[in-house]
Amino acid sequence: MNLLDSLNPQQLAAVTLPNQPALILAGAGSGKTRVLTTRIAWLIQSGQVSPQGILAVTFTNKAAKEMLTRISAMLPINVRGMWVGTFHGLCNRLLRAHHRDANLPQTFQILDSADQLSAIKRLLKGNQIDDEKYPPRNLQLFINSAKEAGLRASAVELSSEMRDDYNRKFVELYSMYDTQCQREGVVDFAELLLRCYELLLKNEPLRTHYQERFRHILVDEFQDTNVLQYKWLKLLAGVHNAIFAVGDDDQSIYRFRGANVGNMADFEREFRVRNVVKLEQNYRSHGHILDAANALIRHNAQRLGKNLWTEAGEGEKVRVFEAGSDGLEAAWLVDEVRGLIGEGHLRSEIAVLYRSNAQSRVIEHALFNAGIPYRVYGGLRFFERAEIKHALAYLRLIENPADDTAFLRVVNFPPRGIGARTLEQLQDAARASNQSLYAAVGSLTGKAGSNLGAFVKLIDSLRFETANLPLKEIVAAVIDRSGLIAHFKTEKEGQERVENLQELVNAAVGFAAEEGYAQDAPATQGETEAALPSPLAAFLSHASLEAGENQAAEGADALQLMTVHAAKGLEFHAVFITGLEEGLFPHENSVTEIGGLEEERRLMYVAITRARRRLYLSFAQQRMLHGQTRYGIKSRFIDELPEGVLKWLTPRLREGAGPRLGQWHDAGVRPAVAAAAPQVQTRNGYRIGQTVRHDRFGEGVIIKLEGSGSDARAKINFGSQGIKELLLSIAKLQTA
DNA sequence: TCACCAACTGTGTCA
DNA sequence: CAGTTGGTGA
Repeated sequence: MNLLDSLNPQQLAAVTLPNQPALILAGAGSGKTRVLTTRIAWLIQSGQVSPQGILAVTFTNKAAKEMLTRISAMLPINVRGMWVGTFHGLCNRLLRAHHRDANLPQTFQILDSADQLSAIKRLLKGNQIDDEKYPPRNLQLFINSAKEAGLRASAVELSSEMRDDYNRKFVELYSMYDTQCQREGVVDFAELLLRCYELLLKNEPLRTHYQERFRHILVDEFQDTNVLQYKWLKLLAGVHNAIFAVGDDDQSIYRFRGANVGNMADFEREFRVRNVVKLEQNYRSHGHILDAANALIRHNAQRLGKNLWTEAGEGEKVRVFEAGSDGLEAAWLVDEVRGLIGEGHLRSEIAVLYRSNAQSRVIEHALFNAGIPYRVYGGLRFFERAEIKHALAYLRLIENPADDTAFLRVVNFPPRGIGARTLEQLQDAARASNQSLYAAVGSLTGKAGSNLGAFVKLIDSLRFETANLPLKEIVAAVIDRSGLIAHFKTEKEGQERVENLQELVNAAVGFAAEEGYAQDAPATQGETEAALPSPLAAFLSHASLEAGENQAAEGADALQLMTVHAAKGLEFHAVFITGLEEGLFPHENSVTEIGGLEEERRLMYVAITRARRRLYLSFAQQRMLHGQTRYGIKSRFIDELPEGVLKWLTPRLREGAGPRLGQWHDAGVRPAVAAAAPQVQTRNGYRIGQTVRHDRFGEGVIIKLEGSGSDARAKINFGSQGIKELLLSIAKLQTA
């Protein structure tokens, strides 16, 4: 059977393009993954490249796995060892292999965003910096967005308006943070990419080596790359190699973590891309669903332009339900799901989508009471659970004693008489001698010192005793000898935690099997050369890079619950999009961000296009949120759908009847903010959330209006130009 | 030092 | 509401 059979003309054209820069604009459900995997298989099969000459980048581990599965189904080759993975995974691999050149210890650990935040808090505390004046969250955001733009502290240029002491301090703290990470041998997510980029940039032989090796570079979800990832790709491509980029600007939904849709246009220009292929035939959804998606996305101004079509018939209309409350919405959903299951549909073919994780609780509650099996994706995931992070911290200390974050997490957990005073002394000593906390323990004497000494001894003996054990035994030894199991056994609510810790042992076994480590092989092999990292090191990377699911029960047939973000790339027979209320979806925070609303609309577009045959939209008149009842109105996104494709399941009130509220308002007891501003604020004809244009700063969004008359001022977010406060009577603002 | 409770706060999506 | 911080008493 030929690989290329049954591709449509556009798909075929894309798959067989010559080795030149190419941009594939692939609409939802147009066979994007198929094109990518078939091209890889075709390149290999036709002898144009060996499996080792391919670099394929995706955003999620799920997508990478899917790609490898499909390739191995098409070709009789061993896909293990192929360079197919996420940006973070591939960078990790490169940095491990060349840790010396990258100036990292071989055992460097990866910080997830929670670890990063606590490292930042520790930095501020250690330097007596007021964390009210410099909120750790803001600093984290500042550091990450700088890194995502490819900028070290020394390269961060403050715009002229921002060049004050306050902003300079942020840059200084950024630099101090990097120093701290370097001393501790840890890297955060963005650092993984930046360090790898710098490695290739500065090390010419290494760069040339990889440029010559990776003849074909393929990128999935190109619209979600950030500036740094794009630079990384350009560097690897060099002058000879072609990048085959697949993306859909209408599905760009990761701006909040630095994604830059502009990369698509930049790529087209900088690489003089002559091969642009549009895949517009949709094989997934019926007509009415597609019509809804097309109509919605047409409300966005910033688009490359694309219109999906299908040969399938119109199909069913999109069902819309208005519920009295979030609880009633869930009750209705349960009924509908029962009906679908009754018609013989698999539970796993039905998805319930929501904008934010917090919304899952009400739905879970209703499903649980109805006895419908379900599986929640996202939320608090396995490797993010407190007890698991504790166990991982012990493992990290075995690998890398300089990891102060891990040290502080478990030095007194379970409690072993080491309190705040002692740790303060220790931190002082460590700072004075520029050592890790672990190394500084020896310099402390007295009773406090002896408790610390016992802890260090515990870690040392664990490292010594587990040195030649397989991964499974190491993990088992750690959760036992650390006292974690014993500690949680005495807690009344601790049973689940004990089970999770035991599950961690299983996860280690599963990981070792999947990675091909022999079960009885010692876990600390490969100390020499640029060899493979030890299984323990690999397992720790895996835990950081892939937070894991929070519920096991793999193959079981269960209803699928997830955020819209998590649903990208998936498809289902029936899809419920819930909580379609102003303030929730679109999210209220998005309204004051430049382009925020368009991003929310793309998110809605992604949600709609997940459905093959049946689509439900629902919203609730009232909802419990953050402990108080909020009254909402239906999302503007429902209004943006053509009336003809909708089928209302609830009687509709006459539009405009009754009081229409401009935004969420607060019905709880807490006074202040929301209650004080029940309607949209306006000044001189401007309103909050409005997009305006300024001659010098470009496009911005009004986030605050103050004063009146000639003193009327507007606070405007100009994105990269910063937030400015302007006098409305002076600033010449154009309204879009 | 540590367990416990009260008060406070923030609240979006992810690798 | 849930997670965190701060204070108190044993």
